[in-house]
Amino acid sequence: MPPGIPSDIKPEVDRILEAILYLYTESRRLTKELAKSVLLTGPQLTVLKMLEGLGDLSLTELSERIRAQNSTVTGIIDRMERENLVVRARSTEDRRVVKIRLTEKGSRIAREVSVEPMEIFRGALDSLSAAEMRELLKILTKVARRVQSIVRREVPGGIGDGTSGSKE
Amino acid sequence: MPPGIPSDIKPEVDRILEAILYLYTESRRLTKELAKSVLLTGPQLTVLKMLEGLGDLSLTELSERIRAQNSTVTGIIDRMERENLVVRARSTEDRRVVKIRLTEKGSRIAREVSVEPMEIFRGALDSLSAAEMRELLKILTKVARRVQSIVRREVPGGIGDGTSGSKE
DNA sequence: CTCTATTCTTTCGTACGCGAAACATCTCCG
DNA sequence: CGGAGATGTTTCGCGTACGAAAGAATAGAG
Repeated sequence: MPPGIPSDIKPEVDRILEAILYLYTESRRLTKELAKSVLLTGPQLTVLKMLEGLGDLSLTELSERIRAQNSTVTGIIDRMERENLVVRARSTEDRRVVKIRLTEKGSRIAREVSVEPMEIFRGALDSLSAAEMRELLKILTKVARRVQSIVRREVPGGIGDGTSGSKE
Repeated sequence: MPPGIPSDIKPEVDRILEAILYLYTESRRLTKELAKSVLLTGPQLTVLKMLEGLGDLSLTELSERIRAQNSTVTGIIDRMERENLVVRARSTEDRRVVKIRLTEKGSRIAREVSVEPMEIFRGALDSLSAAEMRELLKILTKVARRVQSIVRREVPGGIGDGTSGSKE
């Protein structure tokens, strides 16, 4: 689907799934590309901008915000620390907690990248009319709720799975 | 957003992005869970069902369908071959090509898993009315097209990036 | 037919990403 | 106070995921 969004005779459901898949994977690619311009990876840029916007965060706070496991974020921070982008500082109130803080270099790079991750999609969504926007949100919310209720009943199945298959 | 789909005062755009993100990540998780019931990983199950449905495929055909790089699929097939789920067979017409074929064991497991990946989402989307479905597709397509046109002009930015940041 | 460009796959190095287990510290119950 | 359980972080092992480069085979130009 990347090259052209084919509008064949596929049932609408499949095309909706493809569109969601496309939007997601494209967004990943774009953040990665943006990050590359300052020699970072996608997740590293996301962390950098998050620290810039919100100030010091603990590792757990960070992992919640980027929706990843602590063990994943530990690795990301390890590599960012190695590159002198951030430092770890043990919290004084609770010595279990590690605060992640931007270094000078980290702040400088964060300032260099003025475009927030998500800006493109914000721009694309802005092309919708207010009514369309409301409608889209309404429908997506409905779908998400329905997925949740199915999930709670322990029924399996899925569209993505990390590789994202377009079946036909 | 996973636990509850909060409907706070966030601008609609952010909530739409979150909904898309939620649907995508949830689908990954679900396929993974389904795969676990037959001791496979998500991508491996996806490949298995794809081969079951479409017959033998070359590595490149496979990687196009699951939207991954060849080098990624090589690794997945390596591990599946190690588990006797598939075999590699050099094509006779074009000896550069490797055909991936299900083994007996692979076919058996594919049959065991009756639920196609995507079934849950199909079910969730089926809860929409025909009109809502058409509307959703129309709007998503519009957004996707808009993203494409922006991308073509080389402007960077993104929502996901693999870690998925919910900014607030 | 031969040299070159192209196609298909693998290899290599790096970076996520997850779950389980190990550790450190804190909390709170008694 | 003391110890059990909770919380925060790291470690470990494994499986994607990508891009660049290497290697094998085919196709095309001349």
